[in-house]
Amino acid sequence: MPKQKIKPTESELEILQVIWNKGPSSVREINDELNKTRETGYTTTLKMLQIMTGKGLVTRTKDGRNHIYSAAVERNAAQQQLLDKLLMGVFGGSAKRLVMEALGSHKTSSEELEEIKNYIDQLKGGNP
Amino acid sequence: MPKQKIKPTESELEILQVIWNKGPSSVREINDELNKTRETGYTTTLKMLQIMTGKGLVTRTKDGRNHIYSAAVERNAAQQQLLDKLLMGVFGGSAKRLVMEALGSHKTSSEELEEIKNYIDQLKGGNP
DNA sequence: TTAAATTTACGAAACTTTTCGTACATAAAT
DNA sequence: ATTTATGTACGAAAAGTTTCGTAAATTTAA
Repeated sequence: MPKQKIKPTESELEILQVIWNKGPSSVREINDELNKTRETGYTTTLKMLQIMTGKGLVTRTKDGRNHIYSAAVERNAAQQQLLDKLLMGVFGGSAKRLVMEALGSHKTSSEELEEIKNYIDQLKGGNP
Repeated sequence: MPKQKIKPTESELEILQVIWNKGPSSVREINDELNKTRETGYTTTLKMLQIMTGKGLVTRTKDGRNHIYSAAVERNAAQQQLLDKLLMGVFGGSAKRLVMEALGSHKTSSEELEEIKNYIDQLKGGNP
């Protein structure tokens, strides 16, 4: 099974984000981070991480009595996957529409816009 | 309450997609459309639409003995909402990264790429 | 006019996801 | 050494989502 679907739930994604941002972390660290946004019980987060371990979304190593959890899925892969879902689900598969929507409604600097243009030229390759 | 969160579930989104594409439709039409992709019982779709009516995601009008369902949320609003969530959630708020990812991994025609470039120029406005 | 087909309503089962209580182990503090 | 704090394990309740069976109404076909 070379390529399996990454399908984190809403909560799982929140946790993955914490780990992606902070790097490998203990349950306490992750729970503290989550609680900056919303109230979540410690054992809830723990259970979540145990479930995610079972699903292969995270791995863990022992550090004394603690467990340190690391992301087992690349942020990139998740981005890809979720982008795809959004693209198919709401944009009818048109990357153009999605891109225009994204650029239109969010501030992007001139420099970045230029980079995107260059990237597009690169994509077009010998097809001008 | 002018602006409420649009949070359709997976299945609800599939149904909204059908209605957005085909316009107001009967249960039968929606169910037939869904069945082009995956098997779904008629009453399942019906129940779904009833639930969605309750949530305010769709509205319905009588047409003889049938009900015709229309989307109560704009495709645009849903796009905006979900795009934003993805952008903030997994792309760290960088539209550039999202756009590049979207263009890089999905076939987009040269014509469309050109349109996007033009759109970017338009965005840059007097800032070349 | 009867029978068959199609439609809505709706409860409830089947599944999935999230939350938490409790038990027990281990480390830190007194 | 005993108590207190902090950790993991895990079952199960709570909440949310999806599926479908059955009943009742209404239209279409025989």
